[in-house]
Amino acid sequence: MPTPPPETAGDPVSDDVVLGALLATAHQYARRALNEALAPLNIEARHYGVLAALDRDGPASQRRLSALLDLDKSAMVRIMDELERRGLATRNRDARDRRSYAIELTPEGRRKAREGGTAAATVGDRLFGWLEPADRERLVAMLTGIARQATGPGGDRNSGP
Amino acid sequence: MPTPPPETAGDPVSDDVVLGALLATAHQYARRALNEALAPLNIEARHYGVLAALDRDGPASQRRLSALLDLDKSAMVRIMDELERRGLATRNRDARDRRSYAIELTPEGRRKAREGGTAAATVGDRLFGWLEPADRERLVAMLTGIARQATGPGGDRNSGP
DNA sequence: TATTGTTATACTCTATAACTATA
DNA sequence: TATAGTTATAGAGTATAACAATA
Repeated sequence: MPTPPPETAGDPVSDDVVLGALLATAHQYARRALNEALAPLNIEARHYGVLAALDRDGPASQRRLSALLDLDKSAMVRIMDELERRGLATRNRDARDRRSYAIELTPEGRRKAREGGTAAATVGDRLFGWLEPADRERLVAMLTGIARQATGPGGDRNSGP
Repeated sequence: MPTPPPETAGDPVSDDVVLGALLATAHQYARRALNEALAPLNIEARHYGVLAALDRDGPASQRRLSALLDLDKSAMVRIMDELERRGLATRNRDARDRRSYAIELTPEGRRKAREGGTAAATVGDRLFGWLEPADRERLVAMLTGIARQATGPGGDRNSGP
């Protein structure tokens, strides 16, 4: 039951809380919008992310895909199970390192990736299209910085080199 | 295993995807950072949100708290169960409408709310403190706009008046 | 009839540990 | 020993439907 985010202002503590809550709200609503746009294709955001990465960067191991998409390796297993069962991607043993797979898109998978791209572009245009290019750049920089600060000193326990 | 968000640029479609992924990353890392800061108090972000709302706005029904924090009412039940079990808030029947509760903080709950506020302020300062005030305002405006677009036309199915 | 709160249920997401097969 | 992938499990978050008590 989406409700407009609560408005507050002035309070030095709750300003941060509001910003954090806004981050959550924007993310959740955006993900929901993407999922709704992808629903006719019978895939969800998690599938699209993998399909798009494969379409753009070519075959990759599950490990590489996990790192690329910032997903846990066990989450990747389940997503690949789903993609394989739907005939969108295949797991082929890498000849040079038989521990890894070379994950590849099937023709149908490539088609889904492209169709998903169109759907994602439509949603992206609605959500982000109204932003001036300069604002958009600022937004990317700010979100990147926030993520960095959150994983940085005092934040994350495995931020080793 | 947090990995810096993937960098990409130029691709008209993947720009949006990157922005969406950044939204997810920033949100998740920020929530994790808040949870870690609240861990010594034995509460999590969901508890703190309710405690802070009660501390600031005074007693409220579960319904009102759900709306205020954009939570499902059944989620609110579980959070209140936890707060009550920990002696941080109490459910008192509202005399004027015996269907509702008047949720109130206990003294211990109020203390947690304040201590949580301090912890949240520390995290907020680390995550958001480096932003210029003007950038911060822009960020709030952009996130609000994105959330509005996401729930707006073509997006959400219950966006009635 | 509508609303507040409760319960049951289910699916997604994230996270961890233990295991295998390869290296 | 270390890495790629698998499996099992658990908890958080989100969502829905059915229900009781009250309005």
